[in-house]
Amino acid sequence: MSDRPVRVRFAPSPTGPLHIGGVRTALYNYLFAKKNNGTFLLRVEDTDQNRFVPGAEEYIIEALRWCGIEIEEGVSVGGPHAPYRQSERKAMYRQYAEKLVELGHAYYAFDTTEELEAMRKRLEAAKVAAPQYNAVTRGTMKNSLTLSEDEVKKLMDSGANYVIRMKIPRNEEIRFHDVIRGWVVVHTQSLDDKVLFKSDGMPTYHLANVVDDYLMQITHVIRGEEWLPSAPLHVLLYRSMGWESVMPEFAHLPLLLRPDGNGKLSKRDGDRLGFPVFPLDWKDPATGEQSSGYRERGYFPDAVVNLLAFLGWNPGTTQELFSMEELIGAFSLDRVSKHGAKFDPDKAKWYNQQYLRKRTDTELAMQFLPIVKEKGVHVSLATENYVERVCALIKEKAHFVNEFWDLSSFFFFAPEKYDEGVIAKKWNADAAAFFAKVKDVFANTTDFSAHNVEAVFKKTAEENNIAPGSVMQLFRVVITGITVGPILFNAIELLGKDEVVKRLEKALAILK
RNA sequence: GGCCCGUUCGUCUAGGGGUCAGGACGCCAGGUUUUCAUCCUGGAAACAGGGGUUCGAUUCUCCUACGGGCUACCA
Repeated sequence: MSDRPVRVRFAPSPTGPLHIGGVRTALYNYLFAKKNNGTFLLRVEDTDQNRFVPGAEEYIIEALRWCGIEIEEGVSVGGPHAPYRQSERKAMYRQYAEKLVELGHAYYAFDTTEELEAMRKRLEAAKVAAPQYNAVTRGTMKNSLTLSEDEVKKLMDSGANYVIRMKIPRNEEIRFHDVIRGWVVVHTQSLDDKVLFKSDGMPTYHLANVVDDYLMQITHVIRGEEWLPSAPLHVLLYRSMGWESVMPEFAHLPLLLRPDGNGKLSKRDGDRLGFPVFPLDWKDPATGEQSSGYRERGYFPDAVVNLLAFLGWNPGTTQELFSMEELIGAFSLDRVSKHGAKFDPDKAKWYNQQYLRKRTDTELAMQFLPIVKEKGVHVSLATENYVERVCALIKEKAHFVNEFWDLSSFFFFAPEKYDEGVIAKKWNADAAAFFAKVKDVFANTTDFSAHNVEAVFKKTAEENNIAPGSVMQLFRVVITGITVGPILFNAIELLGKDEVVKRLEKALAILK
């Protein structure tokens, strides 16, 4: 494996929106590449034309871009091994499949779907543990091992459908090293003669993946654990092709599991449990089905990257917040865990909260401003600064920017109604008299800083024999209409004298 | 069913032959904020079970159980 420059690929198939587990696979590939001064490439594995979904490829590229995973070579950017879309590489795969046939490692098979089905039924009836097309059954099937050369030629000339199957050796132990799992041993008796080349002229994943990894000089195959069972086949392919000396290292990543119950994280879990399973929103072009994404739910991309990185990997320290740069510096495959990780929606929220706090008030205001405008607030240059100050006051209370409006609408509109519970309990003639005085005092206060307003308010209360604490909640409701919010005097300072006096007048008029 | 991979607090995980088995999320309690959130302090909470190896296993090994993946002319 040695000193070849590190090259890794993310190789999704465009069959729908990229799953968040796929994003993590891409991320680990990217981190590994960057950590080792290598190259990260994107290859699109669209060898199954039946499953092609329009828009899926664009979705994948946009999702990676949003996460800050830079495609350095491959689909959308090009490179020395173009094309990177397997459908566009179609013509080159057949020769490799045929080479394997010539070498005696593969063969033509003419069995129809019905014949294959009949074979499986027969084996099941005979109580065979694993009915499959393999060393023991291929002798009973219609293929170039059982048919004469003439018959094969005749069939092919007549345009009969055929596939090329791998001729798995009968009795061999396949050993390969996995960076994450150590040595994995599989006996060829449990492998079947996988189709390498389909009757539609396209390679299967197995062939295309090995050929392309070889041609693109991939040094490390980092992919999900679901590929572990077929890794021995891939090893066999490298051997049969004579490419074993440049066979990539394998690293099979643990899967992302659903938060409740069992099984791998799937599309439905998200909407059922209220968290996204996809990076971006997606609408299925065929069914119209909607799936929500992290981006539209209000997650920051750096938060998503951080939380994804920690699902299956950890730095071995207590540091939990990592920028992409820091992840690159700290990442290594031998700190990737072996077991699946259940996705934890609560922790995901926590991560976003941490990143929300890291944002400057200006950055937050930039995101909040469109929402403020949408709510009908007139925005001038002056209020951009105002929005920024609002963000400063409320950001400690939120996990997401999209919670800002509910926390701050009173900064933009005077309350139309007042918390009924508090009013019913605390509003009376004495209270009205007191707040009338407060209004007058405020009207004559020039220093409207939070500190001074607080002092003035307390002094007024004391002069009227009122414990300031006993009217604070009522005061908050009178000014904001609600019972929760930032430190009240900070809010009052920002609201400004004129607005506060106006609100007192309004409350006095309405609550009378 | 068969094959492969796995198993430390509810969750993500650190650790590794002798540790008070550590951290984080969440949860609970107290304090601060005259509310809420934040913040601070504290707390409950784990080595799946059984054999071996060993002076000593959570750590090494085997078996069982459980979980997961794969088992298509899908990737």
